[in-house]
Amino acid sequence: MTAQRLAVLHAIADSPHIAADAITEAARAHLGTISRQAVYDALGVLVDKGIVRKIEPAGSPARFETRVGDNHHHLICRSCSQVVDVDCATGDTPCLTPDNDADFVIDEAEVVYWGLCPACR
Amino acid sequence: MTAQRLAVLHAIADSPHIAADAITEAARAHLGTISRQAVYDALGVLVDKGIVRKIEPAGSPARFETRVGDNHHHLICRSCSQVVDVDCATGDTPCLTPDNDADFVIDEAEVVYWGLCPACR
DNA sequence: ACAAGATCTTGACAGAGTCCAGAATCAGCG
DNA sequence: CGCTGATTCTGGACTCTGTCAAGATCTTGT
Repeated sequence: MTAQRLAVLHAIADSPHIAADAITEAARAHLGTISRQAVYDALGVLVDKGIVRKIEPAGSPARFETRVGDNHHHLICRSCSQVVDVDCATGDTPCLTPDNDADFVIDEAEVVYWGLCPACR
Repeated sequence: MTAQRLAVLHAIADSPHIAADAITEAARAHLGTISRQAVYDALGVLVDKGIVRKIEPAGSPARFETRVGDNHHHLICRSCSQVVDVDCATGDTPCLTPDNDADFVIDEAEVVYWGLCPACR
């Protein structure tokens, strides 16, 4: 656990669904300076350890959040890319068993709701 | 409907879930030459008209398919990025109504199953 | 045939992320 | 305390997708 990693983790905890770019800025506010590589490296470690979750919505940079392990989903605004957490509507692991799994070993079902947020319509 | 657009459409129809890159190659095989921009333009028009669907899996370039309007979902291999169609398991529009919609106007629920394909495990 | 408008080509550009080599830091050990 | 090896950080170059812009070319109605 290095200072850089902690700064990255705090940046994410402070503002969920933050993008890598903004994480770098926030971390710099804490540390004074940090390289982009260190941020990506820290993110890689944190994601790897399951401490943060990475989401990659189509058409916008990757975002990170500390809320993990509770199988929630996301609601994304098509206009401003704002992301909102949504609890799973149908129990713990919704739709995790498709009709035909094509012999895949499935480990996650990701649900994304697309729409317009109150501010954008 | 120009020759370029038809070539792009055929490329997609021939191999579903094809990436833009591969579409360009396939179209060149038909036409001899086509610019990258023309491919992107044709894709934009086709997607706009609802003739093809664009999917953008995290960590791989956008892919396109001609199967539209039947609300099916995708199964993606984490290792080789292979994409397989999956029919919707729970009726026509599964989970399209999350518990808490945060006042968004939702127009689409996208479901992606992540796992490993038979060849990759 | 011709003007108007759409479409295609070429080339430069931008955003996000990754790779790499070297410097700095840290933990363990003699 | 000083050495050694292993991580980690830095800075910069680079790749990959995709987009923008300007000019050339084709289509189409009249």
